[in-house]
Amino acid sequence: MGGSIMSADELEVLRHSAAHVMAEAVLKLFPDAKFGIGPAIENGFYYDFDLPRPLTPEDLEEIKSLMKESIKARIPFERQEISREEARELFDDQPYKLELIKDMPEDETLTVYRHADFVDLCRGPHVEHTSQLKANALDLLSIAGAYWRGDENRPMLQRIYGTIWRDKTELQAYLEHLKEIERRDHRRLGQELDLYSTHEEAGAGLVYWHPKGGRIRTTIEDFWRQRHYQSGYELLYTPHIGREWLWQTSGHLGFYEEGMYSPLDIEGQNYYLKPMNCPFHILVYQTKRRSYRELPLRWAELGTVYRYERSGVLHGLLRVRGFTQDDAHIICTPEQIEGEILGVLRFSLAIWRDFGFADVHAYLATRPEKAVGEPERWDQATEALRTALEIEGLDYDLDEGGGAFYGPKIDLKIKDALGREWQMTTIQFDFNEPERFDMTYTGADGRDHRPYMVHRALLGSLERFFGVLIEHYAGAFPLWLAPVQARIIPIADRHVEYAREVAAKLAQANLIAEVDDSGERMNAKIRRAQMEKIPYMLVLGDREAEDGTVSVRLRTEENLGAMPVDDLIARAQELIASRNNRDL
RNA sequence: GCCCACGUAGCUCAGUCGGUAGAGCACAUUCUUGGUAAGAAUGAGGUCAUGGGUUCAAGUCCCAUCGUGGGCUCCA
Repeated sequence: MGGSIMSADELEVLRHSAAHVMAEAVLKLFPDAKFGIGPAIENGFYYDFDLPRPLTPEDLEEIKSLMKESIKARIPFERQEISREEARELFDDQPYKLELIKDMPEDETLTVYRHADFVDLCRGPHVEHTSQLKANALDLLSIAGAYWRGDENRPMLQRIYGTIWRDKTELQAYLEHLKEIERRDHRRLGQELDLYSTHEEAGAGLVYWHPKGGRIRTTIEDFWRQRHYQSGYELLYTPHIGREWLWQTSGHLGFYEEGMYSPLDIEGQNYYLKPMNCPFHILVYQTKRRSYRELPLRWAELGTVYRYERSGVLHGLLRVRGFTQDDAHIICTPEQIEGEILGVLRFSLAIWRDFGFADVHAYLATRPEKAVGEPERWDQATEALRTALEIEGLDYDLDEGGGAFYGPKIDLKIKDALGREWQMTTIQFDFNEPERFDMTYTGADGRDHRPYMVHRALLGSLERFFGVLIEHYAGAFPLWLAPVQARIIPIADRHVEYAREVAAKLAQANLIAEVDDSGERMNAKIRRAQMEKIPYMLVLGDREAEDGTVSVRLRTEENLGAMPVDDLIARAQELIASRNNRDL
């Protein structure tokens, strides 16, 4: 956000101070308020309060004006070092603060910051006085519930989110950014563009893809399959349910049961809906004796899985209960590991580029305290991951001890058009399941060996990916992904016949085109196509019918004028073949 | 799951103090046949999320359930 007279740290100080000023205002309104914590966060700040009654939006307005008064009054912030004794006395009636004091290391010097009637246990630093905050660069955004210390067994506090910037212009830019996020919201666009729906009567978190969403998904899947076959993968199809034995053997009933739905009783046997595809792929592996000569095996599947998610976390396409993973399992020898990981990483990056996401950040998560598998295998696997990242020259953050108990992993986060990061790809070793299923292959030495197994989901889930894709392109999909590529607009009824000829020609060329033969005027037809974000609007009147041309309007509002139908087809086919994500 | 808010026509939303439900868009019909973002008229469309309660009377007040939104936690 913008240039700076103030460094990022200073902005953080500003925000942290704003949190204190907000607490001061809340204290005025609720003298009995108990205070949690109030940090600066990305783009703003919050403070958690324990209050005698729920806050309302009107309270927010009131708090904001109290804050503005405080800012105007130029009240100094005073820092003071105090002993633990003094602190305990000072925060006598503040149970949350007392808890924080108790948890501080003995040798830590405690500091408090005081301004007006509000004192807070706080490391600081703060601005010198409240007038260093700009009243017109401040806004309070929302009220939310938040557990004390994020623990659902502790009391729920009321959190107020606010934002403050260096000046009014920056605030306005940020608020505009928030509006842009709202405009691009995939739930809104999903409905407006008729892409998908969910149905409360039929169950939350379950997605229905409409014809246009279906078109896009088909394009994504076709491309995905083609790329996988080209890159040495084979595709599997496996069932949606499996007997209890399978999930006990895999260990999912032990470590993942809370994510699984209750079993179905089939002739007295328990069957579970699959939350993951891996055990099924392993069964395919186990159908015969495997030799090192046939490794590596790369098996992919668009596998639809069902996972229990708590009702409160469901969110459009981004967080659902049933979704299709673009899953794959790579089974290989220790010698092949490094090459395979590099291959997966390159493959993933290439596909992200094809979808128009060039900005990718990696996270390498290593062995946690509690883990299964031999340490040498962990080391080799982690090194393979690290080496691949380094060869590719990819920026990565190290998440020491952040791996799953069954293996280290690389996660890829992609950045969208608004600069937001989304975790999509995961490349994950599994030392658990090969062991549990006793997977083996015969090596060159004639002995049995345990293969390495790597799970990877590239796009993650098709639903989630679709949601991100919608927001990234704001619903204006690149030509190759657009569910309708051309809307043919006859000016008067007498042009409908020619319009149909053009449509047939485009269909022959594998372009998705529709004729708008409604009784509307041309302007209305254009408007409708424009709102549907259709790439090409082909306007046909007497002149075009006469010359065998189409008059091409792009959704960017650029008017290309009349051109022969074949020219348009050539242009479109070229853009589609190259998966051009920018031009039309 | 928890806290708060919300749920009225296909969509976006009005609906005052409890007194027989409204607009715009979309849809249908008719007229209009128009050259790059809305031609006009007419019409149809609602068990006010669901269930219960209070009341002479409930879209409106109360309770429960389901769902949605903003968060907390977790994750694809």
